[in-house]
Amino acid sequence: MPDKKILVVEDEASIADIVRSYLVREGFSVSIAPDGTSALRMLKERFDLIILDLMLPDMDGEEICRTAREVTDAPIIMLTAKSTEDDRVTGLGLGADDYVVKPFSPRELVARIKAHLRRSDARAGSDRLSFNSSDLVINASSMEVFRQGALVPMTTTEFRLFLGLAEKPNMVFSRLQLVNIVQGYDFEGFERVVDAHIKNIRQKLGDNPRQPAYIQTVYGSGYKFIGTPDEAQG
Amino acid sequence: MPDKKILVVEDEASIADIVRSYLVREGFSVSIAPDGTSALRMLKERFDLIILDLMLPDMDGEEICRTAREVTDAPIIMLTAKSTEDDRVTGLGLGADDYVVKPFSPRELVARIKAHLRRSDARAGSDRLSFNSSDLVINASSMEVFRQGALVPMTTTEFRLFLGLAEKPNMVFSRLQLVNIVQGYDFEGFERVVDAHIKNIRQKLGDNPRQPAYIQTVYGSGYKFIGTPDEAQG
DNA sequence: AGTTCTTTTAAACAATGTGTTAATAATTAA
DNA sequence: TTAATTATTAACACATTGTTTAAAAGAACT
Repeated sequence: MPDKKILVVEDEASIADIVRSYLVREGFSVSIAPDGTSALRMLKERFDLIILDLMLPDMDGEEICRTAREVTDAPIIMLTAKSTEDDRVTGLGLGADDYVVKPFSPRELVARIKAHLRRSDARAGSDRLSFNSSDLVINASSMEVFRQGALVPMTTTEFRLFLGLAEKPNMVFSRLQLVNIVQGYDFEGFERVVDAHIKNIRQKLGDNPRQPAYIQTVYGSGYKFIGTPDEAQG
Repeated sequence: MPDKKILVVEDEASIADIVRSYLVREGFSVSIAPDGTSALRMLKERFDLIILDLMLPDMDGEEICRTAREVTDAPIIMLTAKSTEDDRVTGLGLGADDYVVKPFSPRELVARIKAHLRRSDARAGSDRLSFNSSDLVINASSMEVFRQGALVPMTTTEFRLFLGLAEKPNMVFSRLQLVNIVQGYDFEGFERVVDAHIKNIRQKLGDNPRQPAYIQTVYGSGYKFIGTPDEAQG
């Protein structure tokens, strides 16, 4: 499970360094935020897991936890010297997935990280999505879309948008949600960008908005993907 | 998050009892297996989470963990007196999701259980309401309503209104409340818009105001949804 | 720097839904 | 029963929302 991005929010440089060295050795890509402000800034990137020290110079760790939960679904492991039962219970209640008390064993931390990532991976599932008896195949890692076996060239934005929709067939996404899938969580511009991209994707797929096979407009709400997932592997 | 089934695999009756009492108090349904043999037998049922003592009279806990992983995807929390770093690292490596060392705080255990179940729930995405033995099914994320298996097309406004009513069966909503469900909380116009939407929804559902099956008028007050929710999943 | 490709913005047009109205029917109270 | 209140229904105009086109702005590449 290499290539996973982990954010370590920790003000004590010595601890941050130890954690980093262990994680790098396991093949993870590690970013370090020394305080809450930079943590929240960095969360505009997407991370696969977050390690969060509760005692930070500028901000309440619990506040960060709550805010982080609004923009990411990644597992959060709280890492802290606060060791009372109450601390642990409220920490877990805040949306954290795990609670590790200092001083901690780096090896155990790594083991816990792997356990959480194993879950996330299982959830994210396969790299290859197939619909309507292989009529449509989307390959996430190669960023390729095939319709009836033929490659449909898409731009990066188009692909992200389309993949985002196809990962949850039938679920209605608002334009704001779709913009957030494509970009970071702080887009300022016009929501209607989405319309333009959808139009281009439809054109490339030969999809008619009136009688769509792939992307359906939900008047007043947004768009949904309507392909039928094939069983297991296509 | 009630109605969750938890399996506790623990040979010491005193500990099993404590755990059970805490879990029952939280509304969970608890089963206890005093040894590995019975644990594997009981795993033919489906559980939402498994608490597994590693020291059992008849069988190696690690073996149980591996076997359990083959038949269920439920989170496994290891509960054990083995507290060395190696124990914990290998335990988590075996497919367990968490590792709690005895003596443990029951409250923390409950908090950890909830954290894991929260994840499982998010994955399952139980946003589906079912009434009158699946006569009526409402799916929130796809914004679809099915009556006797047939899709009932609704506009966004109609869907929001109907979902708002159905989320609290039997509760009377005033027209103002309903308008606020559909729009922001600053609607200026005429409350009777609701009547129009209700009429359209009823028409689409084939519901007669005189003898309604779904939406009942409460003369002088507003409307209520009168379907009977099905247990768990429909 | 210049060129090409991608993304965003803007505006015009088309489609659809919503809120309003007004007439009718039902319910409640006197 | 009658009058007053409240709900139902259908029709319609307007406003909202979606689509498409074209062009400007921005990135990426040579």
